[in-house]
Amino acid sequence: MNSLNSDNSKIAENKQLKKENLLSSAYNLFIRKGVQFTSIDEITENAGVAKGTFYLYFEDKWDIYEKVIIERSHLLFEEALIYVNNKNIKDFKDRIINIIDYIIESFIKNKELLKFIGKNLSLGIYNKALLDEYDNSYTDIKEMLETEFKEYNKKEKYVKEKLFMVIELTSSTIYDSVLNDYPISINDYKEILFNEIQSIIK
Amino acid sequence: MNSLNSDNSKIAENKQLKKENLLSSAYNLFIRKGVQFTSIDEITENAGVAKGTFYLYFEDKWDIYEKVIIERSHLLFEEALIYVNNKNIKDFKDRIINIIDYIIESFIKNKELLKFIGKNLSLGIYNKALLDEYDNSYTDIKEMLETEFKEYNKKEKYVKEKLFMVIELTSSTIYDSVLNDYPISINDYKEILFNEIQSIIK
Amino acid sequence: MNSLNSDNSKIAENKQLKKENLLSSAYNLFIRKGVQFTSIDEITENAGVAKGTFYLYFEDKWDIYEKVIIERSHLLFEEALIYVNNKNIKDFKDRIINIIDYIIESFIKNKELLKFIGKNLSLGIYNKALLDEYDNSYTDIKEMLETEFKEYNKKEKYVKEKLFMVIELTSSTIYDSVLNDYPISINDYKEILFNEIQSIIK
Amino acid sequence: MNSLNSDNSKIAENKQLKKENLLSSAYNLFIRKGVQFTSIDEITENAGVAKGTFYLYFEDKWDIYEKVIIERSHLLFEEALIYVNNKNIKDFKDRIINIIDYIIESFIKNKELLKFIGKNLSLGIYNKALLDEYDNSYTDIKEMLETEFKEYNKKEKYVKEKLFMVIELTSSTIYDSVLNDYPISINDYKEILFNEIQSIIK
DNA sequence: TATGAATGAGGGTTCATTCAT
DNA sequence: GATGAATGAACCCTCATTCAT
Repeated sequence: MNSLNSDNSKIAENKQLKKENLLSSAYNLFIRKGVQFTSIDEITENAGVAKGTFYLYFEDKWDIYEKVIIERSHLLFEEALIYVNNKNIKDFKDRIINIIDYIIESFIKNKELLKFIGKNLSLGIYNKALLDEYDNSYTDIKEMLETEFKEYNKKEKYVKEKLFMVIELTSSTIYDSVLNDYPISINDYKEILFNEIQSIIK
Repeated sequence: MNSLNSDNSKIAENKQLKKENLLSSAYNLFIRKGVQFTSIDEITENAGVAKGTFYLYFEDKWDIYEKVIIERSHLLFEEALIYVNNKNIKDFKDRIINIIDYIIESFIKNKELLKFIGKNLSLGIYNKALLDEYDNSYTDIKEMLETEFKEYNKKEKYVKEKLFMVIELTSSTIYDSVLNDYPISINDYKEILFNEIQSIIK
Repeated sequence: MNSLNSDNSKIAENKQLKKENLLSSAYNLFIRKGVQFTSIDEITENAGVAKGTFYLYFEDKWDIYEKVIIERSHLLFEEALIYVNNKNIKDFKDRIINIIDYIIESFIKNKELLKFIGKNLSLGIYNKALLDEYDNSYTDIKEMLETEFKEYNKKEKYVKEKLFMVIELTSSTIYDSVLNDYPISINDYKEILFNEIQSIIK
Repeated sequence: MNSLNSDNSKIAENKQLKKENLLSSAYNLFIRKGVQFTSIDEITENAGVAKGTFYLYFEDKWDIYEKVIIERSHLLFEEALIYVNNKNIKDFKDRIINIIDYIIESFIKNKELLKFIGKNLSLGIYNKALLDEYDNSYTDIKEMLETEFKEYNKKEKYVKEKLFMVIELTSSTIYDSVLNDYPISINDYKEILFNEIQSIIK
């Protein structure tokens, strides 16, 4: 019985590994060549599994695409959170600004990542992940930020909505600024953006 | 000489017609089936021209896709401008709010259009260059709005940038609200958004 | 273990069969219609495999074209060798003359083959490398003839080169003679050619 | 009447010019990209004429291909002849060797030309040109060489044939030697080749 | 004669998906 | 579960040729 259990867990582990290989293989190809020009063939070859194996873990390319987006956006927020915690920043307004700043700096360092996540860096996608029977470890960050916001500004009626606006405003406007210096360079733009964000969360 | 000219203009007219047929055929298919699932075959068949003719006017599917996006989002701004002019709205703040409102209402009526234009609404007034190769009748909406903005708030340093922010904030946030009622319904969201816009343009 | 091996070999056999089907299908079409006017569509249909299967075995039409040329010209030398061996011809000079004669007669009987192989006859024994990736049963005809040549004329410095000249002279000159009787009929030309060959190998 | 004549001759000149433009445009493209990958579109564009104009002067691509081959081979022989005449070489054997040498050196300097003319550098093609109602200025060289040969070796029965062999042997064997140093370098090969040629013409 | 816009058959190639092993 | 050979529909695109001007 015991050996059976350990066998089972070993198999489960192995499956998880295959899935993760596929996800990271897909991620690497997506940011290098774009989703459009990445084939499932390449994803499986890069992951070291057979072509047919892909279909044991994902529906099709758009399925894995969505999962990769969620995984990578989550990772970014997680890193940003660790960063502000390590810097021991307490004030919510400062925390938000620093989280955004961390994310912007990540994109500046990795422009391919920005191109890939593009205008999909949104808390909205977490919601979708939550609604699906998806790994619910992804909802923690969003709820944590909402709770912090509520404590910071107790009269604020539109906590969810304003947080959403902050993220959307950031991701949609930095896109052109970082990639094309348009309408102004990202460093100049930061000043305007951070002012707006403070104004939104009051 | 005269006959030559009229011959040439007749040919040029015919070419313009073919190009417009292709653009509107592509538009109809794109919003009905999505770009991904629209083939050039279908675009040409729908436009009533031969397959090869497509390549006389466009590089490939992504070329016409870009042109259609720009054309349609520009059209939206043009309609919105006519709307506020007809309503005889003079105050710049009110003009902007009403332009945005007109656009949002258009998207509510035509959700496929929103899905298609997506978060690229800004292309409509920021990429005029790409279109006027073949149609220089385009009024420069962007410059007109900037001028109005400057007159409205003479101390504003960041005219261009703030206008850009308004448009990006709008297109990125209404997307989820209109299509998924997330984070709140579009009607509730309008109140928040319009407040933000007023705050941005002061 | 055994069943696994037999499975594998069965699959390998099947693959080899598919490849051979494609090669012989291509050969038949090439000599009937010319390379230019043979489509991959036809090759696969004729071979009884799906269109996509072609690309599992060959790069493109020029890849299979090369392989077919080499295969067929090699085959010709192989047959010629069997012929002179069966006739029990020992003298090297006579062996060469008879090999060439056998090949010329084959071309007279099958002019389409001559048109196809054209002036590339030497590929049959000079490009073995390209073929034996997948079929190492090929005897090295070239080395065998060189050895015979060396024994026949021990003082000869240019064994390789003269053999090459014999083959090239043959294939380049008989082409017009067989197909167009130019500059004279092939039967008359043989006399001159064989004299030259004897003179070359001394 | 006069003005009509001069008009006519001007038109005829113009036509000849167009034809020559097309021929040289085709030549340049053929040696740069290969016949296979040169389109009539490119030929006409390069020649500065309209697409349809091509069909006023040539049947199709293979027609112009043949004409270009003939033109360029002829040019090569012509240059070689001028070269031996300038060097005032009288002995036929030396003249032939020097003609061949000149041609080989031309190919070494312009390997693209060798690839293009390939194994088609033949007097045989002149014959075809002669048989067609083609410009008969192309037959002079061949007949001149035959006459010289006859005078040099009055007993020779196979004048035409041996001249043919010399050209064919040369063009087929230098091809690999110049382009691939195979089976030996062209400089080493020259020695063997020239010996063979002397032996052929006695 | 000369043009070049228009054609559309047909080419090569890709690739998601299946299924026997 | 895992494989990867095989499939074949569907794709984009080229290009020789035509013909109204």
